[in-house]
Amino acid sequence: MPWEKQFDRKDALDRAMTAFWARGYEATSMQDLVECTGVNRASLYATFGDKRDLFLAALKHYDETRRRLKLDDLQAGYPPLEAIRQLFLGFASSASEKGRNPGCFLINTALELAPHDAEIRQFVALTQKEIEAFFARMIKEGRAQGAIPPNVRPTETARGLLASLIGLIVLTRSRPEKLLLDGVIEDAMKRLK
Amino acid sequence: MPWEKQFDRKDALDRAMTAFWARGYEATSMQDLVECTGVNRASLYATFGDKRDLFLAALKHYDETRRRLKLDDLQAGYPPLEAIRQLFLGFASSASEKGRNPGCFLINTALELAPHDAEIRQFVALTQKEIEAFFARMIKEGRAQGAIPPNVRPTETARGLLASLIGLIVLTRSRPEKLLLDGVIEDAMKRLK
DNA sequence: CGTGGTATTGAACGATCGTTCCAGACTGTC
DNA sequence: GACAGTCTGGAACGATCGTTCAATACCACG
Repeated sequence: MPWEKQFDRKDALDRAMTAFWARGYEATSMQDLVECTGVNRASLYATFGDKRDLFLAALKHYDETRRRLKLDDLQAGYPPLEAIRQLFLGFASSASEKGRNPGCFLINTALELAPHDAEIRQFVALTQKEIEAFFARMIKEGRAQGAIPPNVRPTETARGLLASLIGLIVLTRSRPEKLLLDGVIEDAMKRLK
Repeated sequence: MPWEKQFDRKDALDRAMTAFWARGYEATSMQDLVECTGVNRASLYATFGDKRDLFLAALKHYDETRRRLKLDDLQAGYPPLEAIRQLFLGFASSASEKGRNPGCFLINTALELAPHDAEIRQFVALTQKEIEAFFARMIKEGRAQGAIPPNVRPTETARGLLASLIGLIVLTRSRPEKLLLDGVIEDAMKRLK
C-alpha cells in the first residue's frame, strides 16, 4: 500500500456514533458528520459507504463498545441480583434533569428505523435478545446462589425485565424525575424477591 | 366572513397525524403532507402555521382522539383489572408480525423530539402522567372491589406498569413475536395479584 | 352589481440534502 | 527520481428541503 489513511477509523466511527446517537438518523446530516468526525466528505464515503452504511456501522460500534462491554462488566463485577440493579441504575443516573439524556442508541433506532428497514430491525432485535439472555442468565445464577427465590422463572421474568428497562430508558428522555425513575426500578426489582 | 375553507380542518389534521405517526417528524416532508392531506401547501401554512406547529397540532389531535378516548372506553367498559389488561393487549394485538406496527405516536415523539424541544417534552410528559394516573385509579378501584390485593401500592405500581407498557410498545416495533409480547403482558399483570 | 377581503393555487425562493467527481498531495516500489 | 496507486480537499451535481409570494377565484355585504 502506497499510503495509509490519515485518520483513525475507530475514532471517526466513534464520533459519528455520538452524533447519530444524540440526534437520530434523519436529523443528522452528512455535513454534521463531516464536521464532528473531522474527516473529509469523500473520505467518509470511501471508507464507510453511504449514509445508511455509516449509520449501521455506528450502530454496531455502539453495540460492541457500549452494550456488550457494559453487560460483561456488570457480569464480572457484581453478583447476579446486583448486576441487574446496576444496569437499571446506570441509565437512571445518567438522566440528569438539566443536562442532556443520551438514552440508548439501540432503542432510539428501534423506533426510528427498525419498522422501515429489515436489516436494521433484525440487528436491533438481536441485541434485545442478548439483553434478555443476560437477564435470564443472571436470574439462574441468582437462584443457584440463593439470592433469588426459586419460584422466579428465568425466561418469563427476563422478558418482563427487558420491557421495564426499555420503558425506563424512554422515560428518562421525557420525564427525568428521580422519584419516577427510582420508583420504576424499585418496582422492577420486586419481581426478583 | 366572505368565504369558508373548502377542506375539513379535522380531516386534514387526522391525515397529517397518520403520516407523522408512521414516519416521524424528520422523515415526513411538507410534500408528503400536501399529498396525504390533499390540501395545498400555502393553505396548510395558512391554517396550521409551520411544520412544527402542524406536528404539535397533530400530536395533540392524537392525544385527544386516541389516547384519551382509549382510556375512557376501557374505564367505562371493563372492570379495573381487565381494563389494564386490555390496554396492554390492544398494543400487542395490533402488532402483527407481517404488516406495519403503528406503535404509539406519543412514544415515538418521546424519543425523537422530546429531548430537544421543551414544549413537546412537557406535553409528552403530561400525557404519560395521565396514563400513570389511569393505572393508579384502576388499581385503587380494583382494591376497593377486592379484585386486586390490598398490599399492591397504587402509586408505585402504576409507575412500574407505565414502564412495562412503554417497553411493550417499543418491542412491538422491533420484535413483533407473539410469544414475547404475551410474556411481557403476563409478567406485567403479575404485579396485580 | 361593484367592492373588500379571504382561500386557493402553482410557481418560485434560497438553503440544504446526499452524493460524486476531479485535480492535487502523498508514499512505497522500481 | 519517475511511476503507480491511494487518500485528500473542495467544488459541484441534481434533488429535495421548508417556506413565501403574487395572481386568481370566490363569497358576503353595501
